[in-house]
Amino acid sequence: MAEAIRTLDDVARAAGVSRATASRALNGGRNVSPRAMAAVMRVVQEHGYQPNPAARSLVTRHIGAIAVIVPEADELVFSDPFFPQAYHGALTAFKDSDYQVTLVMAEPQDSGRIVRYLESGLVDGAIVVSHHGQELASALAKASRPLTFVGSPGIVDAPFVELDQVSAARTATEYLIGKGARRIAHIAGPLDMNAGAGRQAGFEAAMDDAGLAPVGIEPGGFTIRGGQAAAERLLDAEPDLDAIFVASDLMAAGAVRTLGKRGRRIPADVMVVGFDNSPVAVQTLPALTSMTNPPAVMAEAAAKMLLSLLSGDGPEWPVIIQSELVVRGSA
Amino acid sequence: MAEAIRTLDDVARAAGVSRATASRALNGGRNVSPRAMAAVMRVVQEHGYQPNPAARSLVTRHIGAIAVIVPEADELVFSDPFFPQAYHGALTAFKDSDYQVTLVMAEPQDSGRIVRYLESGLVDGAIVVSHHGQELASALAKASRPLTFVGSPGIVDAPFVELDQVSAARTATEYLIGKGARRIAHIAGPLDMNAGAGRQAGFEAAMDDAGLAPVGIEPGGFTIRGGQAAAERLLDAEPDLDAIFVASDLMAAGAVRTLGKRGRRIPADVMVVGFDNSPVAVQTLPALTSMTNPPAVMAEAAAKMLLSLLSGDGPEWPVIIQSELVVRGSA
DNA sequence: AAAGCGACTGGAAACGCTTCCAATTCGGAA
DNA sequence: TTCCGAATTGGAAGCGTTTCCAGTCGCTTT
Repeated sequence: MAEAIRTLDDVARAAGVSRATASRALNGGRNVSPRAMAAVMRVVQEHGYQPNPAARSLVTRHIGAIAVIVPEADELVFSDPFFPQAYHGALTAFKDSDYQVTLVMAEPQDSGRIVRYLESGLVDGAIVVSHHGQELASALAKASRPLTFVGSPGIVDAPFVELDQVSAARTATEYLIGKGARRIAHIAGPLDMNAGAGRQAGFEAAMDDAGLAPVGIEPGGFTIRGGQAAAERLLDAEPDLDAIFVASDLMAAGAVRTLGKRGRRIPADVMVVGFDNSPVAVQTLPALTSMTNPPAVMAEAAAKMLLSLLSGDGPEWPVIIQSELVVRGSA
Repeated sequence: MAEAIRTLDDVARAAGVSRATASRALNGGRNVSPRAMAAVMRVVQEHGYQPNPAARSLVTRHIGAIAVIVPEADELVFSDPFFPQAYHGALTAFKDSDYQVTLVMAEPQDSGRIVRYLESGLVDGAIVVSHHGQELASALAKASRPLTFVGSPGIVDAPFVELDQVSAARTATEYLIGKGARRIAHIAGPLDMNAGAGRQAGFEAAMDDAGLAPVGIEPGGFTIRGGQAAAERLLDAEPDLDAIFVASDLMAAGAVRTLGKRGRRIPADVMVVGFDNSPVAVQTLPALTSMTNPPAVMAEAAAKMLLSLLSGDGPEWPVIIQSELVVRGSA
């Protein structure tokens, strides 16, 4: 414990080599003799030396950190299970890559803060997880950092991974038809969101293929309340409907509530299929049959794209993830 | 748009001053003539110049970012409303300080990862929000970065903010006594946690002061199940109890369930006061009277301490936050 | 009118690291 | 034995900022 070892120079001196050699020893050790390597490593271990990241990144132009950016109000981020799972997925992709992963949230309208963060040089790149498609995407894309998106960024030309919404909706609808439903309605999400439009399109396509006409399509705004109200409108217009394909579990939970209130038994009178396979799906009575929307899987894919972007490759994109049907009590 | 402006040198040249002057103009502008200042600013605006943070932090030893560290599994972080609120509190404290705030999670046992992050130089300091007192604190304290804690770090000598657990429990207990309760029991949290021990101590003190003896004290492990079981044991031992002070809303929810099952009316037969004033408090029937445990307030206080630590001051600590009683239906 | 003072300015020295390049060493081929 | 190339090595040149320090210049003070 003679003198403190703080800089690479100190390490080099203590190990009896030049700073250049010490640096090489620390970074992969190409062209370093075993002898020198050992000496450097010993000193490093012994004194717990850590290279100064600022100095390092000044020359390498690379900082060793990426961010998961969630352009949503932080309250929402924590209440919607989609985001944590996405974060977790990204984490696993970067687990053994010695990149640090941090989570950054900001109101979607405050894209300035996010762009500033990207430009600040505190991260090498980011994966953006949002339900708000292109509003932000175009702003973010201006930042000169590699970005990948979970969920299509709309018209912006950037790598993304997306669920195959259309074919998922198709699967759900065909399942209902297969179970004997004929008077089928749909509760839709906002059509300016890919998840909303795609699911409705898939529903309509499947119905069309089966030679059936939807008995109703009502928007539900992706909320419980909206689902509840939509179901009421549907029942008013078509008391005899025998199935509803709902574009999210949250809305489905609302619909279930309405159906119960109106005296319909599920699934005997009306079958319900939700979407997202989220925790609420098991809290309703009966539990919801639902399509998966695996955030962890998608985020992991996006993270891998980012990783290859960072290492200079051009990854193939978009990556399309297939959704699966999970059967529970409601259909 | 002749040549690209990337470095301070470029800016200086374009503005017709020296690099030193340009730097001064960018940083507060002390000892810079209005003329030079204007010239530099014009160039900066025009070309959207951004100083290289690595170079800057290499000399200033200051990176302009702090982290909120939550040493918990990420699933828990997102499911427990305490953390998001704490994060939000920290965010507001740093809102106009041009520090970037990021969130870092890690399993508590993986303190290595956290320490590495702190040492990595990617942040200037951190605020640690945890329910696990000193287990980690001692590991983290080794990192040579300013830290502040939300919740006492135990024996570790570091600035922290903590709820006044004892007097909060006292308030709750005195409220029950004031409402006429005499045969009062307590469902306690783990005694190795400050929140557990402090609340029990406050309960006992208040009872003692009123000349009453607790009719029972049972541990509930801060879980719904634990609270349920504890209430059963209490009722078995003392069927006539007329009030329970429970050390958390989660446990209180369990106790409410047991009381209902055993035919007790709340608050007519048995009054219940919970703790944390968390969302579950309004989901029980009746809703829980509870003591506040405001994570946002605490985190904001911790953030302010960190801020003054970073600017070289020695903040006063510990900061003790007072809890308040929120009256609802259960007592 | 000379001296002194304060506001500005630019040169140059860090900050701690990576990496190019020339020099050295060593073993084996000729 | 001599020569050549591969493996190591250290010197030195940056990377883009900030900041110390010694000047310069225009005024006020005596």
